[in-house]
Amino acid sequence: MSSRATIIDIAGKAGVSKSTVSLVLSGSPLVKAETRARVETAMIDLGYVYNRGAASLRKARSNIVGMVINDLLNPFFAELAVGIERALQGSDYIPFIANTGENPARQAQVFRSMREHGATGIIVCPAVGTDAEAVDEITSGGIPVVQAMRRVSGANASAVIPDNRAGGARAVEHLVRLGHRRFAFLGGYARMSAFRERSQGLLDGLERAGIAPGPEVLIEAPPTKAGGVSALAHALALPEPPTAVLCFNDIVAVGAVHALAQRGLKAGVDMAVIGFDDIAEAQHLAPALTTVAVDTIGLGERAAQMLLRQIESGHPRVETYVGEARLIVRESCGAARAHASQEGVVA
Amino acid sequence: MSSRATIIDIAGKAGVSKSTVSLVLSGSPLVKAETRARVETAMIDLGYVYNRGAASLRKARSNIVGMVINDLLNPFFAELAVGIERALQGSDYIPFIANTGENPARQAQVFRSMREHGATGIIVCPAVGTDAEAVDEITSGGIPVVQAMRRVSGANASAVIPDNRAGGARAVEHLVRLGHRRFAFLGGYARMSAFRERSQGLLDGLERAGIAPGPEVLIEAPPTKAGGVSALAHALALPEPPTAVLCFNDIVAVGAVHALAQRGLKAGVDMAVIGFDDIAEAQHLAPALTTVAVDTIGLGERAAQMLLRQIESGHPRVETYVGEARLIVRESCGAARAHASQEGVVA
DNA sequence: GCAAATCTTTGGAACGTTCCAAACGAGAAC
DNA sequence: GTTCTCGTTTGGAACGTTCCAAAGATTTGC
Repeated sequence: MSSRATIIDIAGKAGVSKSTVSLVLSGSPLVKAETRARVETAMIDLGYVYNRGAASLRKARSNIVGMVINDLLNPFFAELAVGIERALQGSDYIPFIANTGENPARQAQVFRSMREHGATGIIVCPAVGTDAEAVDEITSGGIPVVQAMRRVSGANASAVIPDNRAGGARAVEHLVRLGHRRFAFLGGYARMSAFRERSQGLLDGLERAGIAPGPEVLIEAPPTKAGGVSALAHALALPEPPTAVLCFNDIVAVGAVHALAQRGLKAGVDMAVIGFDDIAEAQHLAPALTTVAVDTIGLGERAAQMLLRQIESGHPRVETYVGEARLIVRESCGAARAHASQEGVVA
Repeated sequence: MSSRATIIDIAGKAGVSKSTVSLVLSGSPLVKAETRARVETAMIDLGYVYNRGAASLRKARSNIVGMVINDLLNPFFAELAVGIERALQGSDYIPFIANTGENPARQAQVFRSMREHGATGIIVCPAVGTDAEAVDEITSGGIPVVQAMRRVSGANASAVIPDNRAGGARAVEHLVRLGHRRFAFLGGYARMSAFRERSQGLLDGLERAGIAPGPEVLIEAPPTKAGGVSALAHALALPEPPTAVLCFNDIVAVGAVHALAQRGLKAGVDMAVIGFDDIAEAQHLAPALTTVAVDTIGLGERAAQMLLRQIESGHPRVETYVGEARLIVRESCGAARAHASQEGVVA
């Protein structure tokens, strides 16, 4: 009871050699059905649990794949994690999730731990401020890595990301059609890859519409609700405040909407607000949030598949998958109101 | 490069024996400072990574603690997970999270995997439908288990849970003070421990107020937004519809509010709605959700501490911690409106 | 009935670590 | 000079598994 039963214990109980037990364990067709049955009942009787540590010591490969997530409290990343996990069901690998809380030091710790446990592959949503070396160290150790949603610039690893830039442009296009001319991009930091891509999308959209961006289009702030509140305050304080804002993500948008409400203003009426990510609750907010959907779950599955492929094919090539970003028009951009005064709008 | 460097490789490079390297690894004070330094640079040079599988093979104890969570997409449980993880920082243990998606079969798989990897302890938010045996099998294998937020009835394991019953009663008390007489409890299933406790709290509250519960107070439904929508529809279709509803959790409450809105009704005006859990976005909903807060993060930390204590003390006793449940009055219960017509209300 | 062919089963050597008992080196004490 | 002691270091035997070569059964062919 105190110390676990080993393969040798079952061998004894079943009257065979440990090699045979091992064969049974690995589902080998070599062993006779009757023997297999005897061994299996012995395993149940003794409450045998497989010792993967010992096994991978010999095999030099475990069945762990690590998922290193920057922020599980952000439903966006939680959805991603679940998408990944779902795609890993049925494979021989079992995913262990670790949360880094956007802290590179913690992330380094987690990376180390996963390597120490012999992880076969790692999917990572890198924490802000991750340096390329932290990632390369893993890949050069022979462990395939897939970055999801974010990428560390300079890192030599595969990635699965949404087309942030096109998504941003699409949002602006829509706003321009609704008649807006003064814009701002709220929240996030320039050192986040998603910030650069999404805001660049906004600039692309402006350029295409022949609108010169104001002096302070990009307003950096924490990618949180509080960040959204402060960024919106900042925007309103500008000499020429924007009439429409594209937010770094939905959480920031929630903050922006909140900040408007505090001032007696309403998103979709007094200011157009568009988010990014399309988290599940975006549609339950009031007003329902117009946002750029990135197919979070789908990207998660894609990342898992990519990782599995890289694991199978001994020597993985670095590849990148860019998923589509679609604008989901709801209420917070004022499309409903505009709808009455202008003609119908299709995203 | 291909195969990892071992303790013996560094021993060779540093000109010492493998035993000495092992000593350095474990931070023993026996080894001379100079030797330690030589070994350490050798480790860096060779890019050594510790092989925990091999180590725990000898030591029979790994540093993994497992967190088995029923639904990471529910922000409530995500918060719990993060609370736990936070409390585990700084300890020698590293937490691996797995999501069961409320699926007992999947959960069994995860349990097995964690035992196979030699987890030192497990914190579990049991999936609905978990049987006591699934939990007992682990504890009787000598691995301490702490249940969090939910408990499997009959299972012989410690638990950290909120005082659901008192919380439910407190919510009803408040609603009664606002003048409500007809109630319903929406969402969840009677086989969930939290459902039984929370709805019992509602019944307690009614009894204390001398109100006889109607024939269909408890309306079961999935503990999801969709469940909230359908449960509310069911409630409205009753011959004598309730004027106030207590929801199984905040997600259900979101569904209920949504369902009201679809009918042109407003929570807090046409019907009082109270949620449970106080997830982060409860305060950003419109109307802001009145709810019973259970100090999610705090309970998570508590669970982690309890587990660590059980791990340290060789043979763990089964203990239960019950945390406080506080009513947070916001808008969805109509307190604001009542405030104008009646006297001030304190929860 | 015997050799060949086919199924099954098996001992023993790894794998990378920890731990123990024992050895070593250098002063200290005699 | 010998013996003790103390501070360091070290070989070798585990730990529970997999894998290999080879041995034992059993069947087949003649």
